[in-house]
Amino acid sequence: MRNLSGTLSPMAPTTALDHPILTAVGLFLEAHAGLTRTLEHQLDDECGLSHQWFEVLIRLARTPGERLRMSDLAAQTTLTPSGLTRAVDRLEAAGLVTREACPNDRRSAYAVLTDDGRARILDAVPKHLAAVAALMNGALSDDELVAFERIMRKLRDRMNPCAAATSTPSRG
Amino acid sequence: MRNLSGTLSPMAPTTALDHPILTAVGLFLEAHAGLTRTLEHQLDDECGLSHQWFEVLIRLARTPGERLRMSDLAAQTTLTPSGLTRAVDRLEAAGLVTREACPNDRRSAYAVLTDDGRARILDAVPKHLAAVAALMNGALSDDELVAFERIMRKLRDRMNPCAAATSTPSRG
DNA sequence: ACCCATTCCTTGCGTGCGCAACCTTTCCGG
DNA sequence: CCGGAAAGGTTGCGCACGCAAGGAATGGGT
Repeated sequence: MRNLSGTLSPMAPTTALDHPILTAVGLFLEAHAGLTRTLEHQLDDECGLSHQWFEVLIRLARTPGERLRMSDLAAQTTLTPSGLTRAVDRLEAAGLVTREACPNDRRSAYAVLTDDGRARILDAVPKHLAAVAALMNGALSDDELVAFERIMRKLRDRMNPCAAATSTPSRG
Repeated sequence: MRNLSGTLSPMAPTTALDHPILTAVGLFLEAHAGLTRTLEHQLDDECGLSHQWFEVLIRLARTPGERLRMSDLAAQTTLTPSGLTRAVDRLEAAGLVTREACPNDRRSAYAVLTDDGRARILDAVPKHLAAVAALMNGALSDDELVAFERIMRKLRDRMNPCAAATSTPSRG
């Protein structure tokens, strides 16, 4: 339990401006910014997809019927409902997804992958994967890579509990 | 070296849609989104600061003369030069920072913390720290916390090498 | 049968960002 | 001393997001 109170003493009276936990969070944010910046450019250059599009498409592609309710998609993509509406608008205009009515609940709408959308994401994934691999390769040891996923999963579950239930269907 | 090529075999021909590395990256992104969402709200509610403002102010406060060149600030805050210009515009309008000319190089401009700015960030840090601690507390073990910082530092250095030189002055 | 709370999605509005283009200043080679 | 390249910073433009409000549909209580 001296996790945050002992090791990181939250009430250093002098100045906590360089408190370890702030450093850790700062590093996290910088790593994220660098990663997304790089991946965004890679995806745009090689596949003509924004990272947001990629996230939506791959989640649809992973789902059995290649369809997902708007709100479920929103929960998984770290987008608000309104943001997702706009994103799906653009994806629909680009012909990569379609909206379909939900038979049981006429409030809901499905976002469904089109043939073009499937082709697009299946083409993009290997390229993206290679780019991520190139970016990460050598940065972490095997052990660290394992720890990374475990820690990220724990943090995700803590930070965004809604997504935990549906986001990683193929993994415990 | 079987980091990414062995363990994560980048060319599984079936479908790599749920490739471990994509899962890891996805978790990373979700964790980040949840964290920033929470912290953004906390900072806004309790301190009336956006996270971006907080980042700028704390970095200025950490610096010896409480001043930093615009471009250095941009490199540290994961903002582009243009984004930083706008941010400093708003901070200046709010009276929290001032622009000051650089005596040596008339192209450069310093962003300098004002008294109000210093008071604001010194008030915000403990609250923010407490919120982060509450959010993280119990999510990770001591070992994981240590690993987290080490991994994040490595990733940051890999993803955003420019920031590594100046971002954490008080730490190796 | 009715009504009210809730859920799901969509729009109006404002905000903040990145990119590319621009101007100024500095640097460096000739 | 001069001229082009590079660095530092600022703007025009467009885009994407979140919030709050709105409209349609569902469910539960009476």
